[in-house]
Amino acid sequence: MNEILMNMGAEKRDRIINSALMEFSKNGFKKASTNKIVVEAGISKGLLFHYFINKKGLYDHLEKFSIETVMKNITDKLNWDESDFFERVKQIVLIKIQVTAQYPYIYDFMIKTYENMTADDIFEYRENLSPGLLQKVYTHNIDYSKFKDSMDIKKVTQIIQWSLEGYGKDFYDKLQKTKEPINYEELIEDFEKLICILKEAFYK
Amino acid sequence: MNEILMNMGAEKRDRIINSALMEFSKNGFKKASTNKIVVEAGISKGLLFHYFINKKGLYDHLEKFSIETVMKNITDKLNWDESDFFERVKQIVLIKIQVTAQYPYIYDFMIKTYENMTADDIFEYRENLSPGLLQKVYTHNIDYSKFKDSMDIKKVTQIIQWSLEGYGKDFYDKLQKTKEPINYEELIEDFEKLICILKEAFYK
DNA sequence: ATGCAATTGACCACTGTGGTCAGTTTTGTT
DNA sequence: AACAAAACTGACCACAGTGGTCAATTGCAT
Repeated sequence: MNEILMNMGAEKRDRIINSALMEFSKNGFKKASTNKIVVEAGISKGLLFHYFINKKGLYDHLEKFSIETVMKNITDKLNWDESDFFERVKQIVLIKIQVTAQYPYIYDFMIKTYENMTADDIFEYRENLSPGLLQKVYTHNIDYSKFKDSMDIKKVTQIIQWSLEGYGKDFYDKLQKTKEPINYEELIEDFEKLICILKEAFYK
Repeated sequence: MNEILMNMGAEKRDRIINSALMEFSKNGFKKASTNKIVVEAGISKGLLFHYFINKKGLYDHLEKFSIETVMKNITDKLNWDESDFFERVKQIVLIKIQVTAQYPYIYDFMIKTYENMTADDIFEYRENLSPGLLQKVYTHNIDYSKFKDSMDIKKVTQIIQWSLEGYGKDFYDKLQKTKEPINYEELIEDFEKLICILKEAFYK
């Protein structure tokens, strides 16, 4: 991270980052408003351009920051000895919850960014940061012999992936609309039920 | 539909509708640009405001038009005698493909519109148009006894729904990036495989 | 040829833009 | 307390893009 940024208080830095991640993820680069970013972050216009030379500088910083943050969390927190696919999945989800608690729009920002990239660009960019990491997440040490032999493993893991995304999205949408605080116990219990069904559906 | 609109040529009308659906679905009401809509539609600024008094008038028309179009297609084309859940699913997907062929952004527009509504508003609006229709789509005549008894039917159908959405989204993303024409035979064959796996996973 | 509807696009007042910079406040050092 | 350096502010600017208008033109049926 930029040295000058490191000297900023962490709380203020995250306020700016989160405000910018939200604005860019909702509107893309061109339509995002630096005015709205500074208001939401509670800083002055001048300060933003003092830290990040211009709009593009801010965006570039966020692009690097977001993928680095996610990858660092995965590298540090994942238990690479775990061999059960669904336990691995649960860990990834837990990491996502933790990262999202600090940076609510970081995944949305990354998805929005990838809209304008080819699959090769995305792959290459991630590979440069930490070779093989994302490939390893769902392969390293995982015991795929637990799955029903008759099914195409690739399609099955895709279905599971889609289910997790759908579950997350629905939960998030409901959260946005009700605006009630999260009941984590209830959430985890409900999520376990989903995993249970998926296990029964796809494991031998 | 508005009388004055009915007199317009169907081809030009669809060009305007599709252009507007795209712009609104990508940017929401406020950030959508009427300038871009008319350029994409290949008409003059004045003509747009001749047919739809102002931006809001255009948006309101699209809101009514999109839900009416989708509901009419479902009402007309669905085989209500079919009792197999996955056959029903296939029909819904087929209808969606047909509607999307004519109005590529109609579903995106509806999703974007629903972002600013509560669940109750959405339900009420749909109910007023055709009472009970959307509830009936996945219930009327469907034989749910084919599903494994041990699993919560509601969660299972959600998983299937999420899988279909994920499949559609991935397909559409790939299409946008490669820009190759659709090979419908291949697509249907591939889609059948997905249905096959889901059947094996959730049917007795 | 006439009348009428369909269609155009230059034009307008206005909003919001990214970025600047002279000035103020805060901080740390002596 | 005195000073300098760093952090920070917000009024200000030129300009791009906005929704909407309307006098003028075109196309078509009679």
